Amino acid sequence: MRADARRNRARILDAAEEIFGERGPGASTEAIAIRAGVAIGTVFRHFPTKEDLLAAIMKRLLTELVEHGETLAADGTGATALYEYFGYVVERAAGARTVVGALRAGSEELTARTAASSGVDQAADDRSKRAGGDPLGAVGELHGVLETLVAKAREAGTVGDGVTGRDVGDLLTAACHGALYGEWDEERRGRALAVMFAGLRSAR
Amino acid sequence: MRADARRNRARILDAAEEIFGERGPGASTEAIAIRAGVAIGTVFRHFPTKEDLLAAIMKRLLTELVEHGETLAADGTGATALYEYFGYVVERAAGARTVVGALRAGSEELTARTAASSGVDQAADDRSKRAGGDPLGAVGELHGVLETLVAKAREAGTVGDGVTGRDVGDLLTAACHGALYGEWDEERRGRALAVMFAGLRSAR
DNA sequence: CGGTAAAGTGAGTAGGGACTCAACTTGAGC
DNA sequence: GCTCAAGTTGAGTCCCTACTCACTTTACCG
Repeated sequence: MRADARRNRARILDAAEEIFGERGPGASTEAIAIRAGVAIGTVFRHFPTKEDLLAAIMKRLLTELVEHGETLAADGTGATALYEYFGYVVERAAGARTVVGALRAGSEELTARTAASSGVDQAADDRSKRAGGDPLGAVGELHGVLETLVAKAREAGTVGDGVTGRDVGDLLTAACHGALYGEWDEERRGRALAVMFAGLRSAR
Repeated sequence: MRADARRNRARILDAAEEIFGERGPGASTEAIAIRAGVAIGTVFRHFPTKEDLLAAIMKRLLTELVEHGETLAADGTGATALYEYFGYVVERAAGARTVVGALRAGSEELTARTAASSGVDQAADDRSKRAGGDPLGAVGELHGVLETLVAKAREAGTVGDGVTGRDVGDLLTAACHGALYGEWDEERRGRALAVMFAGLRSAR
């Protein structure tokens, strides 16, 4: 890959993350091209469809989250790593709505048009799959990280016996959405997480 | 108002709730007209813009939620009414994504186009306000109901002392979004709520 | 029963956005 | 430097969707 191509690809990804973060996944591809300082044709050369672009951003973000989680699992103390990680992901999601938005409203909104025109009511699963719902298994990896962190917390006795990795994943989904769409400031986010953490510690 | 007008208005609202529920707020107004069995002009006669339609649905749903909450606050036992209500709202939101969707992605997606074309990055608050973010104070009323229920739960000792109505509202927002976009089945919803409830009971 | 204003109709308008492509530019291997 | 494939460009195409309006139909009042 030529140097300018690699540079432009990165610029487009950065711009897309910003623009989608500001305006949601309905933002126009042209706006992204302008922010990236390239022509619209260049965006489409790198990402043939808008969904490909969304999927690429998601993959990058999820990869980063997974890596951070693996670091925490390896280095941190098992007693608190789970909670640190939970807080980190929610904070990250609150800032970059694409983490959550791409995965969710993204695929929905973007395919609503297609679904409507074809006259078919497509299942939500179908939609998120087509939109790169789990690009290269990144979501699966994230769940793996959560399982590891839960196991460590259980050893340390800082999480209730009945709590599974999936439970934590579900709460995490909820918290990310809440932070994003409830427009929580730092204080509210802290209070909401405190309640969830209390629940995770005391759940039977 | 003429009888046929009243009937059509109700049909359009029902159809809109269904269609938006299935396809998200990006669904076309025409699809709603077809489902309602009226011409597209009729939809626009009753609701001059798409956002008016979204706001009308939201208002109807929120009003129903508030009424149910008031009934529970008056009739139920203070010890459990808060938790019953919380579960009820989440269940309702999981079924009718408009409760959540209209309030949130709705206004965002729909105005993304406008914002993009005007070149202005509008604040999210602005957006939700224009889209009828709080039609006739219904959201405020819902918070009032939560405050009442929390007060009763505190009397009964079934909620931690430090928990405020706003905290519960924030958790509720998170849970509704989680149920909707995490695609929780009944079991997962139950488990997630159980953890949140444990947290609410034990929060200092 | 008219009469009439309210309501309904749906083809048409305007505008935006995803995506294309033929002409042009440039990085890098020789 | 020269070459040329890889990369960029942006005006243009096509389609979709919110919204309009001149005309038709209908509820309801006396």
